Amino acid sequence: MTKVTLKKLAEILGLSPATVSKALKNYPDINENTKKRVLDLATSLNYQPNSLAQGLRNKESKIIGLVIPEIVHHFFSSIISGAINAAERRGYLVITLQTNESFEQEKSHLKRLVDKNVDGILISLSDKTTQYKHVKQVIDKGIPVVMYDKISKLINSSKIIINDQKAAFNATQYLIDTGCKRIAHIRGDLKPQTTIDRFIGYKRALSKNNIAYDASLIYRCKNLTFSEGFRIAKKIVNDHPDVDGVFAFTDLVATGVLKRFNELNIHVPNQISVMGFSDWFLTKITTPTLSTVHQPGFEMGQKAFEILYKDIQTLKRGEAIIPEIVEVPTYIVPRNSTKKLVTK
Amino acid sequence: MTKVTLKKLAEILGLSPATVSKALKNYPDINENTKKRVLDLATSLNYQPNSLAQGLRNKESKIIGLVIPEIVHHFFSSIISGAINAAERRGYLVITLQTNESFEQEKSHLKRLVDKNVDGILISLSDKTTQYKHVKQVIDKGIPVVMYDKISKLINSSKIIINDQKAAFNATQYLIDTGCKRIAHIRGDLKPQTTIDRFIGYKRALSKNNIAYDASLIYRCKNLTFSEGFRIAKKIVNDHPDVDGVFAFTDLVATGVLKRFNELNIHVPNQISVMGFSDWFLTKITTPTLSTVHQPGFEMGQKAFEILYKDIQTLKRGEAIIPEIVEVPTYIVPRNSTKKLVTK
DNA sequence: TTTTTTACCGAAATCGTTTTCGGTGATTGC
DNA sequence: GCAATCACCGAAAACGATTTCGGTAAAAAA
Repeated sequence: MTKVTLKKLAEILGLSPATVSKALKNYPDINENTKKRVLDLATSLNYQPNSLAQGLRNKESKIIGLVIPEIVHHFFSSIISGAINAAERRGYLVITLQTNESFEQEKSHLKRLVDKNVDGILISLSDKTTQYKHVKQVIDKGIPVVMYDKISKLINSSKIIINDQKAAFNATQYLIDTGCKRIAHIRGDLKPQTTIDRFIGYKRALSKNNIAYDASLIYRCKNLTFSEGFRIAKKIVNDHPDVDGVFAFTDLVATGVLKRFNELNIHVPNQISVMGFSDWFLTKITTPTLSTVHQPGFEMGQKAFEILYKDIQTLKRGEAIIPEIVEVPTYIVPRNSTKKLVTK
Repeated sequence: MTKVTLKKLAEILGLSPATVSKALKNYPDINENTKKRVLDLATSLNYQPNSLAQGLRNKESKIIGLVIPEIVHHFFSSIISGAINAAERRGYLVITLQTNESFEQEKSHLKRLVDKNVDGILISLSDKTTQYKHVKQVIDKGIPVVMYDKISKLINSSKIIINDQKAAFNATQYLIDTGCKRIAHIRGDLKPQTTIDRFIGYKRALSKNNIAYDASLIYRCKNLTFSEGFRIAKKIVNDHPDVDGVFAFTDLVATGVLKRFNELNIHVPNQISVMGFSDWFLTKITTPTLSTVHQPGFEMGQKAFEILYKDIQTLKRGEAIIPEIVEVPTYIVPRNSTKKLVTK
């Protein structure tokens, strides 16, 4: 079974490759009759154009790259799923690469994708990324880049984000609305921006409600793990017996808090309410289930691709890309780690 | 910034593209001096060969396809991670596609990957797949296929699997060893083979320990969800007040069982032990933590790629592939949903 | 009848890389 | 001094699809 090519079709039909190509592409200068002959043979022989040859000729691969910090992660795997889903509808395929939060890997991945002639790249920056030359170089080469989730304002590209500040504000406000008066916040260490924004959102909610900000209620996670939450929960109740609410910047940490409170026989939410962030799958199965902020990974992945696709088309028309910043809405998912909201 | 090609390098150096190409590939019939000149210019101009052209010429894309039933899933995302990791070391890139357990999608994905000239394909069959022509066609086209996890014996290809029977046997044996005498089993509905094998392993363990098999202790999951486990747990204790152990064929269902037992104030493991399967992340954070069988997704993904790579090389040498079936070892992860094992 | 238009089709160049098969000039052997 | 060897390099074909630019015949217009 030798591969069936344009040339072979042409030979069989007694036509030239040029004619066959044009027939398949429905060019107007080809006789309807021959078009039909070509199409019939093509389908019957199950002809599929060689994408490598097409790519070489047309200078497009119909492949995009997706750079992700960590694949085995509820939020990020949702992003992958969304991006692949959207790409499929446009006839694009997705090459996924993982940085493991390493700057070096991020750089080399970008290079490999460019070398592979991808038509565009979706990227979420690693936590360690502090300079952006590597991303800018890609853009300068004429390959559109769309950043999602962890972005940088210093790069002039389209972006898909959530409003971390607003989401954290709402989460904190929700705790307040359900009766919390003394709310601790567990935040990430320094970077990335999301961590900072969530912290700011927390503070803004306090101030809006005339609750004094107390720096000793802020706890920093060294790493983003269950056991960090577990560790900090103990510290919180030791330091501040009067705390009645905890807002953790990510679900995994909140889960650790929950676990520790369980063991300390602290009732959640009656004694202390707990609010997470992201709406990972695991929030549905903790005891009690975890109230959290829904971060729509799938939709973000889809939207990210759609914007990238638009940018690719723009560039193909020879026009300049006008970067678009899309904010995907989040919402509170009330579960059993917070008290019921009483509507006044 | 126009793309730097071989031809351009040649022009600058006053050489032919042929010579430049050979110089870069370190052919012996090129003067050491010119090799150096070429290499220097190539690096200084940051020359990168066009992979599309290379692919066209060499008939290889250095891309493999990865077909996965469900991306947002701890086990499968681990597979992705492992496969990408192994591929990277060999200079391969991975295009991931998701079937959502749909046979139609599985077929069309395979077609798209073949059209994209991938050098090989990693696939886990969807639950609904009952015929295998689409996979065989790919193999017949000379594209190596390696199946992982959900495989079919009817396809003659390399395979990466765990021994579900043995693993389930061990899990059940562990329950018995920790004192369980009346063990219920929650299994999947009919297909896939893994479900059947785990059921067989369960039965074999009973028989080995002279425990009579009781068909009324077998519960079937219609779908693979937390709430199915939740639902069935109630049924189990209603039907059989004497049950002291539950072996669920997958963690998610076991988690639902755990939750229900919690609500019914049934102490786990003192009254009833619970054993899951797969070692998802969530098993570490349930209350109590869930004992389970570790199913090494990352290693399976890595191994799957390695075998595929080997098969690709074999085919490239013009030799016939001798399918290899690799069994990746599993092991019990004892946590707090089972009693301690007392070593005699 | 001659010219112009129309309707179809194909030759050839191109995308960028690879590899075969010679070819040229210099060096060695006899 | 002439043939054989060697060291280097390049022309050209190929991979498969696409597109420009003509070209040829038949039909229409003059």
